Amino acid sequence: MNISQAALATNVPAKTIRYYEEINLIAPDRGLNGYRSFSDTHIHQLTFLARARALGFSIEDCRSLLALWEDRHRASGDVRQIAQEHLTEIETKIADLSAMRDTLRHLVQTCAGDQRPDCPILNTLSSSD
Amino acid sequence: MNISQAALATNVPAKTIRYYEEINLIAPDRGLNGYRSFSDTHIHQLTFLARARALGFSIEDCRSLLALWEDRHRASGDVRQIAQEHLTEIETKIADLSAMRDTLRHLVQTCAGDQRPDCPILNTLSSSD
DNA sequence: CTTGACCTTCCAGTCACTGGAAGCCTTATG
DNA sequence: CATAAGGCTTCCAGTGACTGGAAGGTCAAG
Repeated sequence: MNISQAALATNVPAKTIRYYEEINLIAPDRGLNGYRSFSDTHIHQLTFLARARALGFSIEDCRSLLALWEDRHRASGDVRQIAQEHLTEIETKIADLSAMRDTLRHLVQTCAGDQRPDCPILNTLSSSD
Repeated sequence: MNISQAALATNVPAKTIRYYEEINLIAPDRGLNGYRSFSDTHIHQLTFLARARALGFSIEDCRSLLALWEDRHRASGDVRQIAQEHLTEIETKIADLSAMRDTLRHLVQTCAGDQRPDCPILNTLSSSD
């Protein structure tokens, strides 16, 4: 399987697959012509990576998860810890973004949004409160 | 006012202030010795930038907002549009992160997290559902 | 045999900083 | 007045996770 087939099969862009190889996340075989060759195992790995990335895991988290996935003797506690820490990060981000959203929503509602120059959004950004 | 005083007064790191100058976001004066010199206006601009950045506006948004702030004839509608678009982005991010959070929370709860190798988190990442 | 699609590598750019090195300037102390 | 510490300058490089593009090799069809 060539790289474009692999990209199609996994929804991971060819560019990204090459990047994953460059950072030693995956190691596809090579044909005599120098083309990358993807086996079912590689496709599984890419699918795994795509799912983990979609859940917001960092590349380094993905590297760990992939290693644990391939280690038949792993303890599920190791995986759980990575997931738990990531979950906490996500919850923090949501809290930060929610605070921003509340402030912005209030500002947008307060702002007339017309041709007049008076604007509560700018007032808030520049006031010394 | 030297750069470290400005940094202290605005909670914007000196490194970041230099970066803001480099990308033409602010234009502090220069003393005879080549040192940057910050007036009250520059301090206000930096404070404005810090607030806008804290609300998650991109640098380019900040550039626009700063220009609008300094334009006495601006229409508040221009500002409101930038804020509204940013608000929508934030809401999208929150929705994405919330979906991740729900999935992860479920996985973490399902995972025993002990010494056994069976792990629903990895199963989910690798299954073909 | 040529065309066009695919593959390769390498370089550069993204965003918003951040760290560090090399070297000039200022201030305090002996 | 010399020196040492600290602040200031510029420039270069790195972060994370790709993404775009150029230059050139390979392959299948007509």
